[in-house]
Amino acid sequence: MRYSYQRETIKKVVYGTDSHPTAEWVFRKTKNVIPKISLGTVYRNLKLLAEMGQISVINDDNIARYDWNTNSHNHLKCKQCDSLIDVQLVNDSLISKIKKQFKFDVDDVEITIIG
Amino acid sequence: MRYSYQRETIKKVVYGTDSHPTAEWVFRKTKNVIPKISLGTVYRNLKLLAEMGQISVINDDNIARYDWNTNSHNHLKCKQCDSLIDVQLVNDSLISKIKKQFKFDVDDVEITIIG
DNA sequence: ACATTAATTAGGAATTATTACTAGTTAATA
DNA sequence: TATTAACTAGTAATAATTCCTAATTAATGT
Repeated sequence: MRYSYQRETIKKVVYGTDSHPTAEWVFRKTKNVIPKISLGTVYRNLKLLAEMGQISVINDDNIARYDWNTNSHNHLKCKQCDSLIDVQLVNDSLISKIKKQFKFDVDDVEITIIG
Repeated sequence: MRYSYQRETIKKVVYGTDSHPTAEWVFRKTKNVIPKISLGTVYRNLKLLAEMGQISVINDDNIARYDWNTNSHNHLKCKQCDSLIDVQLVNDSLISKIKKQFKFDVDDVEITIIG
């Protein structure tokens, strides 16, 4: 993986917000720094960053959102303002319960509270 | 809401599987019964059925899946076979906890276990 | 420093999932 | 049976994302 100014800038943009931005939003913000950046580059690097585990992907109603917080955490989704808010539910016991209950190798538990 | 043979058939198709099918899958199955049905009709009626609360929508990795089971339940997502399996986790206590913890009018709690 | 090279980019085309539009069809009602 | 508003098929349009390609650039060896 070679260094890329574009990728570093995209990473900083994602790390600079708690708003769980979409690719489009990241693209617009990154354009303020690198006006000639293309949308394809943003998508490609968001995917790469996710694969490297440096950011995580949330898929919210058929549109991908990105999050610098790669620790296991959960989201509140507000129907009124259409925003996602980070929350930490104590779910270690839940996870261990699931692992016992099913013969299933659990990688992640996604919990989104909608209201 | 007027009766429609197309809508009834689509509903039966969704009710006839536990596979959480996509719109495309429902379209193909419904075509076996109504060969001239169009994809737009399938999408429109899936949306209508969901609005009427007769089916529910799961959004899995940026593609909508449909489920006849409208009761609150959870999913196991298998990374290997890319399927969704229904599970019922006892999460009433979790929900009531969230309701107390946050001043948030909880409509639904989506839990997907990935592995 | 300079050449080599393989990763990366910009820009645009292509793809996929979904919604919108429209003229014709059909279920409900009188 | 005529009326009418809801519904459909077929297709065009849109939105999110991925793919393609020639040009650019970071890393490496000389």
